[in-house]
Amino acid sequence: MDTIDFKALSELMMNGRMTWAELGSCLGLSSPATAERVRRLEDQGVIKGFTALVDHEAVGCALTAFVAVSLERPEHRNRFLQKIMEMQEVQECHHVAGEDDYLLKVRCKGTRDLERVVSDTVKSIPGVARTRTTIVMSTPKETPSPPLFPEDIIDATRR
Amino acid sequence: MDTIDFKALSELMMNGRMTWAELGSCLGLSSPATAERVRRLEDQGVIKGFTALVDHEAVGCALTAFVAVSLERPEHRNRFLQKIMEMQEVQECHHVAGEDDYLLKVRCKGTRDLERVVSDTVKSIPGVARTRTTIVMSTPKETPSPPLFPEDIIDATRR
DNA sequence: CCATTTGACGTAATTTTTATGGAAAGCACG
DNA sequence: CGTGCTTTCCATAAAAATTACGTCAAATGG
Repeated sequence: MDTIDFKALSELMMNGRMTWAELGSCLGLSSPATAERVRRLEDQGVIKGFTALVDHEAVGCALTAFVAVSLERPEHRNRFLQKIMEMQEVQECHHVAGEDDYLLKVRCKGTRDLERVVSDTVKSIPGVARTRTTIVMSTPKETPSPPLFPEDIIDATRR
Repeated sequence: MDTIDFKALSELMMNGRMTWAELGSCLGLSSPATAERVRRLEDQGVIKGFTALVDHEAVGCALTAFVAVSLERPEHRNRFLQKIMEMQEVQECHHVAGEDDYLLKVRCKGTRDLERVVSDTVKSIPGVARTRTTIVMSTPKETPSPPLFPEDIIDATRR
């Protein structure tokens, strides 16, 4: 991981379908060298994949909510996670420190679906003690990729 | 938006760099027709863009946290949002209903950075009354794109 | 009911991009 | 100073994207 890889990530985060030639000229490399670097980043798992960013409202997913979940006992974890993985509407599942055990980001069509997801599905999972749902009214900012700190990466290289 | 567009979204969510020919064969279309459809989805804003999914840990962003923010008065909103937009570490900012006003998803290198972001930066924004930070220990699930409900889309077409 | 228009698609030709193989430059190591 | 390894570039062949153009079907309008 050097500065060039970094710039590559940054560019590919902004436009994941740019050609290697385009990216190469940003990087000061030829297209084969660029393709090779990106392939390596994928192999290393730095790049987990490429995806289209879909507007959730445009596909009828108008409602976003955060659902905090408390589990009765740790034994229920695996079963809980397994269920969560199967649920399309759960976009994120974080194991958190603090009052609750898990924080879910749920996206669905509307309140009716939310009711189904939270009251029926989540609460029916064995071990779920309680849930606390927070409705999202608007989302002024949402970026899928982590911030990039080039300076740190240079340091990381020096390891 | 018809069933084909839907399948296209679904495929492009899984692999954002697939060729139009590949996608076309999934869709039963030729590559020009495929490219045209995808271009239209972009124009309509259904596809907001294409991006590389970067592993945050691989780039030194090891810490994820949710920060709930309460604002004193609504007048502070614009200034607050403006500041939030400038902060790389804030990956998401949701305006929420309930006890708090905003819920931020923050990603940074470690606790030291979190301290800087929350205690120094966020709390120094005028109007921020209080914050409540929840540390993420692990993230079993995280998908950037919304769930797709083909059946609803077919209905939408019938409008 | 038929002619015309419009939109979407496929095929083929052209251009661009990617993949591949081979050679040279840089670098660590002995 | 040479050896082996890595990374790069260049050239060429293969593949993909783009463009142009003709066809078809559904919608439009007389």
